[in-house]
Amino acid sequence: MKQKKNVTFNDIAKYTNFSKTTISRYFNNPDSLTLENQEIIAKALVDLDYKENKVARILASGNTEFIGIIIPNLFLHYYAEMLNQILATYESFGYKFLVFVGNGQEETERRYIEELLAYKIEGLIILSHTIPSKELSELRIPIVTIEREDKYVCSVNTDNYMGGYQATSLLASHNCDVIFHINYINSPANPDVPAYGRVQGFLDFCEEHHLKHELILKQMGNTYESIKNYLSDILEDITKRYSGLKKGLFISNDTQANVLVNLLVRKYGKFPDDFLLVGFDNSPISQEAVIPISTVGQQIDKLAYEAVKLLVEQMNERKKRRPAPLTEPVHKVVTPILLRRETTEM
Amino acid sequence: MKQKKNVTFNDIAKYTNFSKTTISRYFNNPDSLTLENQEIIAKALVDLDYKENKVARILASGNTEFIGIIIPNLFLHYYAEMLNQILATYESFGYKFLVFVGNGQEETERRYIEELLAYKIEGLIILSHTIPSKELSELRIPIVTIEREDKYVCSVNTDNYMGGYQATSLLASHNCDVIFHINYINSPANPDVPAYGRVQGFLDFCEEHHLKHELILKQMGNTYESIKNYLSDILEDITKRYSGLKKGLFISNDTQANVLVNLLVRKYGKFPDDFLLVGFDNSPISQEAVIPISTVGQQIDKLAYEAVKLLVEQMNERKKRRPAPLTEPVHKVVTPILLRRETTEM
DNA sequence: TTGTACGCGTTATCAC
DNA sequence: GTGATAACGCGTACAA
Repeated sequence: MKQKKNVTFNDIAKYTNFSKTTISRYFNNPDSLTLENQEIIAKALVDLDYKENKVARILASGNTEFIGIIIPNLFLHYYAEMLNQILATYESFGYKFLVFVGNGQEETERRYIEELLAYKIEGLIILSHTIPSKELSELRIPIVTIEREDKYVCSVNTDNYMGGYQATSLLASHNCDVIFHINYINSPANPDVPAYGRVQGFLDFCEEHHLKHELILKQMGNTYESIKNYLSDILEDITKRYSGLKKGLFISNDTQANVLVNLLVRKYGKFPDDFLLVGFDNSPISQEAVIPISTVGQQIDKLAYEAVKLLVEQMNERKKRRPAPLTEPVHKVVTPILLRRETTEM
Repeated sequence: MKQKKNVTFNDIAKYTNFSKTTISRYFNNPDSLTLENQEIIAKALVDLDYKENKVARILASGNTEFIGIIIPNLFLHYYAEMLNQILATYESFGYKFLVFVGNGQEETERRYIEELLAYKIEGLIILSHTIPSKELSELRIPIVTIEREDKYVCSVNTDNYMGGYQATSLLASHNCDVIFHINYINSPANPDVPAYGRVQGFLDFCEEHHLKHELILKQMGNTYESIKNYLSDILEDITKRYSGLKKGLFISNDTQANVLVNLLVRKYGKFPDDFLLVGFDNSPISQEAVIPISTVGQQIDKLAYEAVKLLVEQMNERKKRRPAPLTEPVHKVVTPILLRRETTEM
């Protein structure tokens, strides 16, 4: 089964005439050895070409330093960048990540969680939306979710309410005659999802300032073509009904905002004066669009860092002699950043 | 240190009056037990709420079912989608993935490899460009690279030569008066990188068909702004020098192609008749651009699947009693797919 | 400062 | 078909 077996503490012990324990201590508590002996062992490690085996260490110590991640997909830049930033926290916290892509299959994701538990992960980060937080909370393992329903578990989210409020405020500051919010929400529109805050922020600002507004909640399908068709219809309708008026659009993500920009530019040869547009996420597409799009930027790096930090805190708490687990889920919030680009500042 | 300890084979053995060995066999070779006894054990597993521990299994058996991945970043859609597809092979092969993002730091990536080896990964997939394949080949562990220098290790690559050839052929078929290839290659232009095949495909087609052509190899920096500035200059120069002629542009990726489209559309209010454009990768941006961009599509799903398959074959070979390791690195090639969109088919 | 002995939870090798 | 017993490689009381 195995090829030439690896060098172990035993081999080093024999080679140096120390015991296994001393070798172990060299790694975990070097100060307890004399400098002289440390050097002897250090030399032996080189001579024998020792490679550490963390699997054995895990079994003996119980600490895997593994964190599990379940992410819906990597097609959307938002998730890809989030994963990127989560993985980057290795440099800060030292935890390794076992990653599964869920693709929205509830049963599949349960299997993934089973598999992760079998590998004795110390904590779990969930970005997918399929499994209710109630069920997650029963796993009896530290969990943090990011931007999803989070009633029964700890979470880190963007301040979506503020994002919606700011975006609407930006449109209002340019004296729009009517302001729209177009949002594709998981069906049915679910106030438990943090992203729903954008809707509330929009509504509150409009009502507080007595602005003429419309909320368009619509499920647009997942393909680029179907999104394009829906938005094309909406655009036609709005153009007809509010001809001659200045229209402000706040739309729920940059991909959709880009579709709107393309539709408008292809129709008019430029971005029309009577439209203003704000997207959400600050995806690359918002910068790379033919007309750079104003957008509410999520601070993905901060969201990721705070998520891992919150998780690690729980994991550390568990390792104490008298653990004091959280009695209530902690929900952290990260402020979004409004980016003004050409679709509002022409 | 540990909370309520987990249920183990020992507990099940006591509960059922079997031995640990029999319990183990229930999982690994159930046919060797009577049906009756299988049911007894199955019931005990439920009663005791047993959760398997793969860490212990690894230590005893030596098989981690881990594959390590080092990927340059997840900012580019190409890498994100590749990781997505690699992770998706879990359903086919059952291997779990430990993922590190390299960000181009050679020393950092060496550390990551050390860490991966400490976790006894069975194989390694490398997408980052920093560590030479010669050094990788000395790790004495199955390795597959994807779209990078691969002289001394197994690899899976797109048939870049054919991609370049096809793209140029498409431009030629529309009777362009002059054809350009704009390519940003890792400095200095390095024929060892598979992507260099695109240049050769372009040159060969042009020379075989006696076409007027220009090769523009330029390092454009990494920011969107710097790419835009470089391409703007190139465009101005080309427009001046070949005024009135039909110009075909083959550019090395879709992000850059999109910048060109935007520059042209903003200048002329539409995509001009005397320009034709072909990108590379079939990134989402090629479809989402204001004028959908013709492009050479990499079959990322196939690349990923073939890479894992090639790796698993090597890993399985190693586990045989008389392993017959590859004497020469195997290089697999995946054919690209030409997509005709509006930038060539107006 | 160093060593002994045992435990971590599973698989592998023999016996019976 | 089933069971003892010894690995697997490291951590850790406890003793010296």
